[in-house]
Amino acid sequence: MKQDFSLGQVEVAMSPRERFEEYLQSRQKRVTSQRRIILDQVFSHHDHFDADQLLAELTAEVRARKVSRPTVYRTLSELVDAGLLRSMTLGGRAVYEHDYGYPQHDHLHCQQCDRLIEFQSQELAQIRDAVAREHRFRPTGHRMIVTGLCEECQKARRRPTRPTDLI
Amino acid sequence: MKQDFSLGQVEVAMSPRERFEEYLQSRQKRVTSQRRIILDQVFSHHDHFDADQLLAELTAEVRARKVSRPTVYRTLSELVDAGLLRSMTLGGRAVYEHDYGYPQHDHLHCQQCDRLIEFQSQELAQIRDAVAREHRFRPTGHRMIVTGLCEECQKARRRPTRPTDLI
DNA sequence: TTTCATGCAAAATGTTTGCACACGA
DNA sequence: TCGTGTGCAAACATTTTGCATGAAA
Repeated sequence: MKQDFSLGQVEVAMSPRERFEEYLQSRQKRVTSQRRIILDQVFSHHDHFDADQLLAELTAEVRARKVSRPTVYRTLSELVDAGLLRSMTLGGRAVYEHDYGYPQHDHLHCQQCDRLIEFQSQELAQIRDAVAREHRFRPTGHRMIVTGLCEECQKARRRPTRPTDLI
Repeated sequence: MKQDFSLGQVEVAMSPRERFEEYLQSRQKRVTSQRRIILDQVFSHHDHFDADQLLAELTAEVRARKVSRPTVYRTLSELVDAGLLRSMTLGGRAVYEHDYGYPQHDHLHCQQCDRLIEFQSQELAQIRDAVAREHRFRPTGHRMIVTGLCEECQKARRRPTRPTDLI
């Protein structure tokens, strides 16, 4: 799951860390070292990731800051609750990405290489709202995923001699 | 998962059954009683369903035509392959719906009652293609799900005295 | 009569939970 | 101190698989 950090940023008053701590305090939850470690790792780079990848990054860290798998799952849920992350389901597993400080967008998903490419479309939200109005539906959000082949995989497919056929 | 059979139909040359048998024959697969039973059940009504629901419907049938769980899963995959069904993932499980003979559409998903409401939007496909072109992405399809509250659940929420609070 | 499909049980996958101990406030 | 969070192991839900038997072609 390679990244495609093409979009800008959104102005935010607090850092993710401040915001998370505020969220925790507002719920009588504690600021623990595990929660801090996970938050820092998650916001250390902009990318799409799943629980396993995050766990792998954490254990790969030199001064192996140990966080257990259940705690990773529990904290990811909290980060979504706190509005810091968004999640979507892709091929059976939950995939996360930054939400806080990052603009609303949707995805192109390459079915060959699994890459997620972000895109923004003003019209999409307009269509969403128009359709929702028609159905007297109150939208709280949406998710659009366009599946297909990214530029590179199209080239790779056209190439006559391809090494170890993918798929 | 209640139905919302609002869209029309698409002209098709063959019945689902004919089409499935053609698909099977083209792949040296066999027309078995289990495959027929599943196909008939799936196309006996227009609805969104998951593997468990289908299995329940099958065992609930009076003259209990028995099909095992693995066979249900295996056959659902074949029906998707054959272009008779489409699948999407919702809350961790695969949800299926008719594809063959049914127009392209997207969904409004009520987060309260879990209902799926279908809608069609010409512009959506146009936006999809425009965005894809911009990114030199070759789209093979897309999936858009708008989450929110359906009309009824909005009413229910506003009602001051509500019986056994949902969620 | 030769495959291919099925059912069973077991495995695999991804995620959640119960509980005793650890630790932040 | 007190109550929440953690890690562990086990449970969980959904889907997939190995294998012996059963049935299409």
